[in-house]
Amino acid sequence: MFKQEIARGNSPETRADILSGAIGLFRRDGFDATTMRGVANAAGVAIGAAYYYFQGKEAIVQAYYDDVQKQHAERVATAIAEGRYDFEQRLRIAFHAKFEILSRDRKILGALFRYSAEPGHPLSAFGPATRTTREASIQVFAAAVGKEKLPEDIAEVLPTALWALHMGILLYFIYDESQGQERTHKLIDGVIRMIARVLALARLPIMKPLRGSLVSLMREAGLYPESSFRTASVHEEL
Amino acid sequence: MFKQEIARGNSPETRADILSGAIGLFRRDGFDATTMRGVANAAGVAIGAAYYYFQGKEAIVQAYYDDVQKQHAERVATAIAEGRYDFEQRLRIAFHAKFEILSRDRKILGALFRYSAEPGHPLSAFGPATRTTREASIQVFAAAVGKEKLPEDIAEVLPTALWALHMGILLYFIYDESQGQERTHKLIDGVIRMIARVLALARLPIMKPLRGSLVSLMREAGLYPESSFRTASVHEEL
DNA sequence: GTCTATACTGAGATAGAC
DNA sequence: GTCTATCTCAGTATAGAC
Repeated sequence: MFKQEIARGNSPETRADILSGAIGLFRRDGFDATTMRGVANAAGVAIGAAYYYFQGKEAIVQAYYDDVQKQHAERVATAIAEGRYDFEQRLRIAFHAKFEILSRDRKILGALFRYSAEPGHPLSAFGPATRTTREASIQVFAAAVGKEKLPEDIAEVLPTALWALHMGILLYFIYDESQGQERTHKLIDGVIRMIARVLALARLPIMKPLRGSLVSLMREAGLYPESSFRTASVHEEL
Repeated sequence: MFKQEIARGNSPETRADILSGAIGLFRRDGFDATTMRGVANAAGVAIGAAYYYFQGKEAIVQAYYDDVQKQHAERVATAIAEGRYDFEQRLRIAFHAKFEILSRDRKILGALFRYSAEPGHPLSAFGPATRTTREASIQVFAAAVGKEKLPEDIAEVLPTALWALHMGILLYFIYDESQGQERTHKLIDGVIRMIARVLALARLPIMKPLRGSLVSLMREAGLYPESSFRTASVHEEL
């Protein structure tokens, strides 16, 4: 249904030129207004070269997002390595860091969601083709959770749940026109406060059955672990 | 940024021909593979006529979805009018009905989400341009909740929360390749069971502060009432 | 294998004639 | 209200330079 050949290209400089040129144009003109011809032009190469390195415009955004993920992982790993933050602080760091990295690029992100609801598309954010990226992102949240003492069933689903939450907040962030997206950052603080309180509640033995239902519900739905929709769907090509 | 004139068109038959022809093609070939030329052809009119009635391909999907909403509202209203269902049953009816209506059209829905993350786009599912449709949908869930005795703060946010939940399940549904999407329907039953149990818990007086935090969090974030992102963003043109 | 130059195709969208 | 002609542009194909 969708073409899926891997784009070739092995000159890191050219690739980087095309990528950074494209990001610049995306930032300035937005995703839709940017053309592959413009991208090639900005990078000082021919159109053919741009397509030689990237399957298309969306693939460039994907490459940009992969880089964002990498930065995110590094920032969170560094902070955690310091070892002086408690659970709630680590979650806050993980969330705020992601949105700080993305702060200049809200307008670009729309393109990333564009194929989210098309399972077979190579760029669908929830699809099999982006599974590696997605799992890496879930791992960042797992790292933030760390070895925090939690009921085992909760500990198992929490990273995936946090990742899903962060996707939701990403959507909020895109729509958030407040100065410096302070509303998003306030929302994050509030939500994490709530999570901590709910988790404290969930620890109580009376809550065991409810917790059990939640976890088995997620399991039956194939919503976790990371391999999100692997069991839920037929798209296992990758 | 995006064109936004309302498409004219005053011959209901022609409009209906184009719409139903397009749905047929969408179902058979998928959204992307369907061309406006094909749509016009199937309806026995020229391309220009198709564009006279609809701003573009996505606008046709939107019209289809408006129709889905209408069917949904009717089905839920009818069921509720019977007056013989309890709270949980009414919620189940509201959710299952929506996905039954959409059962043949999972492949079409991807297109509906395509601009969800682009606030200014006339078809963004969370944007100002689709607010009327969205509020109508929230009203359906409000009707299902009905006059159920609930803490007032919860009652206030519940319809919006249910609508948001249903959007998430819609995404799950699109990826759900199980026979007749039984996994989605099972997920709905499980989730509603959980909601009922959590609401029962929430009624307890000890839970008042937690409830209060949740509601004020949603309020500060501008996440409710229906006018979802109205206060959160600057996009108030509509 | 990396890249340029150029031309072609298909399809979304629009203008203007009728 | 509808049609025909046309425009634009993403994406592809190809041939060849290095």
